Amino acid sequence: MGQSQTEQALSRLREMVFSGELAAGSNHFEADLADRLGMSRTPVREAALTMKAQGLVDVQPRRGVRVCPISAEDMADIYDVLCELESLAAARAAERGYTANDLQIAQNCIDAMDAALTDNDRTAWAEADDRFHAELVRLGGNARVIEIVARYTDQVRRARMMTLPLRPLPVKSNEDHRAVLDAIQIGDAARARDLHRAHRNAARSLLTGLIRDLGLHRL
Amino acid sequence: MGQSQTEQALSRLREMVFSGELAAGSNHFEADLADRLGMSRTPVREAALTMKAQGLVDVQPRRGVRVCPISAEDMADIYDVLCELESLAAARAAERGYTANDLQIAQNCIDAMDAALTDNDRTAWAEADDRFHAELVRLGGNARVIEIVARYTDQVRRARMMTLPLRPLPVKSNEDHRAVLDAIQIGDAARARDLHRAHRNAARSLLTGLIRDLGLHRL
DNA sequence: ACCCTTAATAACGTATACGTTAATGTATGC
DNA sequence: GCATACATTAACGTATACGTTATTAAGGGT
Repeated sequence: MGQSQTEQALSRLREMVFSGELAAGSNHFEADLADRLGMSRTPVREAALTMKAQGLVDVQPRRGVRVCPISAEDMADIYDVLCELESLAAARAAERGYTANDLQIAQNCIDAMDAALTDNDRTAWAEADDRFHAELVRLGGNARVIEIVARYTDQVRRARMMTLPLRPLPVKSNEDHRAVLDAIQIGDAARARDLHRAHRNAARSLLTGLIRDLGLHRL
Repeated sequence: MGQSQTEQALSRLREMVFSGELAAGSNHFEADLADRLGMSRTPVREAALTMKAQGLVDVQPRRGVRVCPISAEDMADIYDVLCELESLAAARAAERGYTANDLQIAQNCIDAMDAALTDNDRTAWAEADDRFHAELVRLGGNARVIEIVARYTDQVRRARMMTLPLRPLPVKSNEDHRAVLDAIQIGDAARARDLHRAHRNAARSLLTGLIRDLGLHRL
């Protein structure tokens, strides 16, 4: 048997939020969403409640489900969190003494990013970048860090996709990734942490600056 | 007008989890909980779903709502997160140039901890300690950090209360707090960060060691 | 014309009903 | 005696019904 209606509602609503089909800041009644998804209000309500706990939507009486917009300040706050926790993960990964084989998935992500760069395919690059960061965090071995990074990555996913074509080609980013992975491989935790922190700080400045400069106040 | 049934269910169930009235690892059917709370299954279900998203319980078909136990590894993971994010908050707070007046609440918490120590009142100490950490994080000014620290503090709340009488009197802890607050007041972000990180690392070692040594594998 | 009162509406919060399904116990065949 | 098939049960998942309440619109008074 497949998944429950609630699970379906959750994954479909998440997709609708990420893709922008439900625009940032827009409101949607439970009954409407239930109709669109072909189910009753109950599973929609439960999914909305979960998404509220994940910080993706607000739920207000008689205003429906509201897709949380991301401001430049939100972006800065979230990248601060990602910066700290991912660089912690990098340090922990370095301490774990992984073999080259253990790091193969991360290596593949980097290769995919390189390939995407030469193809000038930003979407493929962003996808591989996402996978690299998730894998790095997984290698850190802290279940809570994995959770948090996944949640806050989701919160900025839509905003990041929208700014993707506005950013310079992320050539430096790929070098950063390689350096971090090297530090992990040779077991230099402090170096892995510092390199990754610098990498994320750069991303933070770039994105918040972009949002601010272009007046994209509510993504 | 009071709060909704769902909100009541949420706060009462949270209280039952924190106090241990619902023991770690125990299972509870929705219908039973609904009876105990004097309401129907619907609001209980919604509250349980929210608590699941907060990592306080698991919800499994035909096994009911299960209170998540905390292992030594969980404790270590969570303190790693708290360590990073609270010390980030300390650094950010230092950068903000707060006046002595702005830091009054934190100062009051430290004083309360001192008083609790001379009274040998561990419960009062723990409560003031909680408030100090929450205030520190608030001073950091990052809404996401505030959220995360609150959530993971909740996850270890019950376990921390249970180990409270087993710990040595936290004299050093009060000195640490003072030093961190001093660093914030003089605007030394790096020092505030490092001091707080050391403080949290000590707490981490103490608690995980305690759990491991006493064989308290599932708190 | 504007404001205040009031009625209509619609979305929600919650109770309830009911079909589904997994777990348990029982009976039957080997 | 053991395993397997079947019946029973109980908890859940989901639809639905309904009372509550905020919002909107209308109407009347100033």
